[in-house]
Amino acid sequence: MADKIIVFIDLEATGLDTSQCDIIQLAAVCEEKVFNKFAVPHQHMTDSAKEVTGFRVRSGRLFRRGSLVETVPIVDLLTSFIDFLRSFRDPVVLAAHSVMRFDAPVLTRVMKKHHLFPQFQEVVSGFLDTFLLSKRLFPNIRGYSQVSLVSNFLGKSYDAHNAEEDAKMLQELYKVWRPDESKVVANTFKVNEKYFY
DNA sequence: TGCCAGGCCCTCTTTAGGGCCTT
Repeated sequence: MADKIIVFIDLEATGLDTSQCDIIQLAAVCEEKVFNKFAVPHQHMTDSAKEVTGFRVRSGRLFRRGSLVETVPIVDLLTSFIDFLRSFRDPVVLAAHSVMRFDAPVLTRVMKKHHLFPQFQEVVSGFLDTFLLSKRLFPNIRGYSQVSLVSNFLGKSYDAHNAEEDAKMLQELYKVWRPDESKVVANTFKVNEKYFY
């Protein structure tokens, strides 16, 4: 585990229902390497997702806080993400905040839907849940949301719910935490489609 | 138009309820 490459990811979606939401933005960060792409969702966004993410779809185009966003078809987003992950020397660990609750089920379902799960499985060895990890590392702090953790450990606020910024902040947090390998392993989970559906 | 999740964890628990965390 110590030599595993960890790629920090975040995704924005049309809602919180992992069984049906669409991906709007997917970002990944590993050191200086950055992946960040957007897709126009086909599902309606929930009101809370609109409010939280700032995304809107008008006339088949994606806007964030009023600005037009460049998008790609969802299949292109997924295949280019797999290509990005394939650029690392070994299968990587994908780390995200509450990854087991949200990002992993969504990614797994959408990859399967587009018949890309076998390729995804080739380049990803596991999921590291930084929410669960932070609770184990710091059992007595007040809140474990990513915004709270960034405020507490990095002393700053940021553009939360922009997936690229979220992924970058998560990488910064991890570098400050320097978690023991045992705790990282305890909060890393295998990639398995049967975990979710 | 109105619909809007769910598994884990904690405790004032276990014959359960509520808050957290992700969008």
